[in-house]
Amino acid sequence: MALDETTCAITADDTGCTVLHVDMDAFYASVAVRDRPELRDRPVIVGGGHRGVVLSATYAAREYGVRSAMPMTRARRLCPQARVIPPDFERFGAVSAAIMETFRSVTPLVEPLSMDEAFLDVSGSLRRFPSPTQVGVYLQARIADEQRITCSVGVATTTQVAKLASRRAKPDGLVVVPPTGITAFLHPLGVEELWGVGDKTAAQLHRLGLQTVGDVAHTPESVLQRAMGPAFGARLHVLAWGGDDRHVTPRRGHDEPERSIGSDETFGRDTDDPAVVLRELLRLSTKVAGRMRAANVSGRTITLRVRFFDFTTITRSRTLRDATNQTPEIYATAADLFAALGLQRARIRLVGVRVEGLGDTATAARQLMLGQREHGWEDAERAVDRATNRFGGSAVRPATLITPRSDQSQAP
DNA sequence: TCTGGGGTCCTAGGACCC
DNA sequence: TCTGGGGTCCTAGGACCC
Repeated sequence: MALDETTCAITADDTGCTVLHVDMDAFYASVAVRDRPELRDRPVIVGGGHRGVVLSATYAAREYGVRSAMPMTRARRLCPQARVIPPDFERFGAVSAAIMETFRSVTPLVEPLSMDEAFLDVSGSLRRFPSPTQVGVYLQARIADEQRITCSVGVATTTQVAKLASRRAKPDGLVVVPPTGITAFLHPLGVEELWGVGDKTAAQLHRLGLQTVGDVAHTPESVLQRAMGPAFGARLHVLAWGGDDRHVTPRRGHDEPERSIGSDETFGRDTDDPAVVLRELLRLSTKVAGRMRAANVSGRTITLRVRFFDFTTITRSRTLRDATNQTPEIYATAADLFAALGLQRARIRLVGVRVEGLGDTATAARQLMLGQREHGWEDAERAVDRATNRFGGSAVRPATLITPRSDQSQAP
């Protein structure tokens, strides 16, 4: 963003703008580059894998058209000279945690949206800071100083407008949308900028002849509801007038349990071998169950996901009588759901296992009617968890996972 | 070598219950 | 003898976000 526009934004009247959206610029790529000074100002892509996508790209890479979520094959074609760096999520997580703490030093009302962005309600910070904008300026300076990466800030009266403002501010900028300037800011934007409007919805709106947020705002709510569904249509109309009433809901760490835990994996090459699929389901079930136990949660609904070579994706789920976080139960259910598909040599691209309906394991009323053998399993899995903690993830695995060569595989 | 992996939320139909 | 009307749970799919 041009400096003069930023300067101008800072001088805007931010009275009543108590919501900040702070968003790191090209977060993964920025973190990767800051520790490799030789890569400064060079096109760098974080991503990789045989069939992967771009997770993050420096602005130098973006100049070649590289975008996040783009297939790596395409990204390399667009920018062959880019340096590709695999993600280091542990490192990103540590930087993220430090940044969130910096946010919390100005207000307890911090709502992280992901590793690299958060909403802040700064209405209580105005004894220490002259204005909401000055809070944003302060945070930008501190993060640049402490983390040596840049971020962009949106300052507004509502979360959605603050988020759109920070996007407008990128990179390393700050945009204020004063209460009196909301429609002037929103209405020229394309419909796809609205929170919750992706490719499909944007295309649908375009078919209705609606290109800008202003077009949506000036379409009768009833028309939007008929086209997009009652709830979504109404929401779009509200958002288009900047009237979103969602407020900043502080969340910290794991005090709010996840609703589901799952894992999926794209095969290096499509497979039509049930033994390969089942072994992968066992690996994923082991991973998911381990994460559930670490989080002290259990769940009743187990969902299998299968994506075929042509990207069509199906899910099958089953709800158990009792909540579980045990590998054998999760795996048995997933394998059963897979068998029930009755696939004949279908080319499979991805499989996934997810457990939903999570609740605290301790309070999950578990009624064991038949046999107490499961306690044996729980004891065994606890032992596995301990060994994993001591020796790392590969220390203890189901026997069928020890010989990973597909030509030696056995159905578990 | 087109298209990851972690999630959330919504919808819609059918079963089932009152 | 024309079958209403909620509410909740389960299942499947889809859109979206980062």
